[in-house]
Amino acid sequence: MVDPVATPATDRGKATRQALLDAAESLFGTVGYDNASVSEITRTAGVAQGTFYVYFADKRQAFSEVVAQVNRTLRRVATEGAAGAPNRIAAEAGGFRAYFDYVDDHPEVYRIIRDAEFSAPEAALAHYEAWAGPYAHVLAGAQAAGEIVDGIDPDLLAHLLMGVGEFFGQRLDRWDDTIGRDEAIRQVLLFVERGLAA
Amino acid sequence: MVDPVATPATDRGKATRQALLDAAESLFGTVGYDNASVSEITRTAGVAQGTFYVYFADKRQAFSEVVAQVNRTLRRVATEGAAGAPNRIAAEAGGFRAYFDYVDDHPEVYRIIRDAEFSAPEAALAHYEAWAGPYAHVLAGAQAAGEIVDGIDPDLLAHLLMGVGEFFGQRLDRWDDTIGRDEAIRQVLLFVERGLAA
Amino acid sequence: MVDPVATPATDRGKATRQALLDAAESLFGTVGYDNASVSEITRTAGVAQGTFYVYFADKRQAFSEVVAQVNRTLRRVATEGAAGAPNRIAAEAGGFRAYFDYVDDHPEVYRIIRDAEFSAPEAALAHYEAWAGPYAHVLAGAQAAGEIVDGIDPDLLAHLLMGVGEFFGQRLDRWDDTIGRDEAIRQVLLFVERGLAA
Amino acid sequence: MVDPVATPATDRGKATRQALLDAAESLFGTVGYDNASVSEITRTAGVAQGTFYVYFADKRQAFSEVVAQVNRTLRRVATEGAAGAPNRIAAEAGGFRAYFDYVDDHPEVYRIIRDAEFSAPEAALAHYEAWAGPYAHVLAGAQAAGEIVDGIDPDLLAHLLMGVGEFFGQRLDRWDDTIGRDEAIRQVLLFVERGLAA
DNA sequence: AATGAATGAGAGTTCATTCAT
DNA sequence: TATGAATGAACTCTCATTCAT
Repeated sequence: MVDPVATPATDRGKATRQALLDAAESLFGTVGYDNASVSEITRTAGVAQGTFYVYFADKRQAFSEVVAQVNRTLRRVATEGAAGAPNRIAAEAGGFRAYFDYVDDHPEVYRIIRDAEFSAPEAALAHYEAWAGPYAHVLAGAQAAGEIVDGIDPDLLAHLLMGVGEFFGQRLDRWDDTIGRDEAIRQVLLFVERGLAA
Repeated sequence: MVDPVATPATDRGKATRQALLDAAESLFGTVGYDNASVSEITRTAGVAQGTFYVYFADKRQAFSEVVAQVNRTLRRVATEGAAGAPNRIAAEAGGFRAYFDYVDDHPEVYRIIRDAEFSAPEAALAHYEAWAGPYAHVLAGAQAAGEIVDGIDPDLLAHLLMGVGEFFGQRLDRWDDTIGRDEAIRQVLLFVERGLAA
Repeated sequence: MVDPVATPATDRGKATRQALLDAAESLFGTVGYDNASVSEITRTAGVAQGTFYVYFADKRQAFSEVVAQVNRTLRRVATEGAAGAPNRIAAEAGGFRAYFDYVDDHPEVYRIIRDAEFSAPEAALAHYEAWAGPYAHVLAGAQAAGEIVDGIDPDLLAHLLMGVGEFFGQRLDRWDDTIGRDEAIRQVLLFVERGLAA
Repeated sequence: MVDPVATPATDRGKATRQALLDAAESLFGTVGYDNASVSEITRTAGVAQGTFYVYFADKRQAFSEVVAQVNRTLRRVATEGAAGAPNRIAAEAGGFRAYFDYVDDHPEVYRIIRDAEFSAPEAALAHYEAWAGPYAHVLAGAQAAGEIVDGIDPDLLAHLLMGVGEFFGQRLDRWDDTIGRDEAIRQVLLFVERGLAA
């Protein structure tokens, strides 16, 4: 057995590992965890099948890493979208818009997050915790400052907002032919702001 | 060759078909569509492998039927929970509570609905349409009656509420050790009511 | 997963299973447990690869059954060779000769027994127990009757004789060019008889 | 390309080669030739995979060297145990005891010897020849001196004794709970002495 | 002398599906 | 209506070996 989970020592190794991770993200996002085969991942990455196991102990470990990678990206997007807002409500609006824009261009992320819930629960948990923790903290601060509604647990509030984001992120195109995507976002934010208002 | 999607003519046939459907629902809900094997379904149902193909053209078709079955159950639960309420807001509260109680006892339904989104999209679509259509209609009525907020598209509102239900249905036990499940539901409903209020 | 370890219900199934078992015995005996591949077994048996797993849970289970089959054959050979002898010493001589003749024609049995020791220890244990138990019993009787040496534990004696049989069974051809096979057997038996003599 | 069977020129090289050999002996003895992987050997030895092929042409060559190493050790043990005995019978007893003691502490040697029979026949042959040659010579001397039985070919006698040693070496613990290990050895030697006696 | 990245063939096993009975 | 035998492609993973550095 080749030493698994090898951390690449050379640049060549680092490049190969990242190529594998990128191919994996693309395939996991497209066809799902169960239907993404290691051999298709390696073919996409342009390496031999065995190379996969030089860098990952198994398919699941690679998947967990992909989930973590997606999580980092998504949080960065939302955080950057919220930056510079005058208050929490405005920050939420900015974060949601940036998030919706991103997932619109990267619909694969949903399949990855959803599959994680069952195929790599610990990675999914980490994803939600990593997100909810800081989120709840900032919401608690806004409650203390009287900026938003006070009678709701900040952790629950954080999940409420993540849930709305996740659900709509996948479905915004539903209103393309009726009220339009922008108006749909506006209305979602309207609902959220009413729920949040101090 | 026997018609592969035979509608059972005899009682015995009907019973076999239903046994297969029940076994399938249980397995799809437990291990997911991809990991549920036909042979485990037939073993659970207590019939031979070949029998599966007497009643279903393939695994996907059986899955679609399971999704439809789940959809009917879920809608019935929510509708019954909402029945008899004096107004829309109260009806929503009743529907949500009944729904949360049900999924608490039947966590498998989530895996089925989620898997459907990717493994049997047409069934998932049917699920959401069958739910959203009547839901939006009733919400539009409430808007016309001035019972709830008016500036939001009723179809979008219906999805908003379905999304909240789906997201929290899966996570209510998260607050078991903090604010408690009942209080969590209360707070979710509080948020929803604030968003909905006329 | 197909119901493993299926006991064939039809004649066709019985024949297939036996064909698989025969092919397995031949290959395990020729190239050893580790080097006998399931795909070569099925090719030899003239069935598809998947068919193997209709009848055996895995390669090891098939191997265990082969070991048991070999064990039965070997004991039968030795027992029949010993039958009708006037006393224990003569019976041992007859048993040994029959055994040596058999393994001369079936050298594969050694590889199977030896591999079992490490690759299917429980089957190897069963092999030696099934052999040693009755063997020790008959030797104890001979000791009680004063036919053979008395100061040695019958179970140990049984193993001593099995060991001699196993070791020489594999090496008799070594003396083909010196004293000759028959004379070698005669001398081995001479040694054994001196050890056993009352 | 470096000579694939390089004899190490430096001390560092010598140490690396020996570390590989020791790791190989340990693994071959534990899991067997087929299941010992080169990469696990190198990991155990603490060197990179490629290093293995600096010192050995392939896995088999390393195995052959391990067999030779084991052979030397075993013969030394038996010879030392027999040294200083007043006659051949006593020498055999001493040799057997020393041998049994050694293999009791090093059960891996059996797996190596057994695997050699099939995986590196030439090494196994060398093992038995290296042992049987001098052994037969010494036995022939004892026969000429009238110390032991005369009608049995010394080479065959040597194999008989090696066979008894090998078979019991592996099984002495079987009698731990009945007659005890020491008594078992005594009885085995009793049988051997009766067979050998002049 | 030693490394570590890479290979690709081949292993055991699973499974949706077909079909003769 | 139901069976159970059979299929074969596909899967995940392992491993002895090569080679540039």
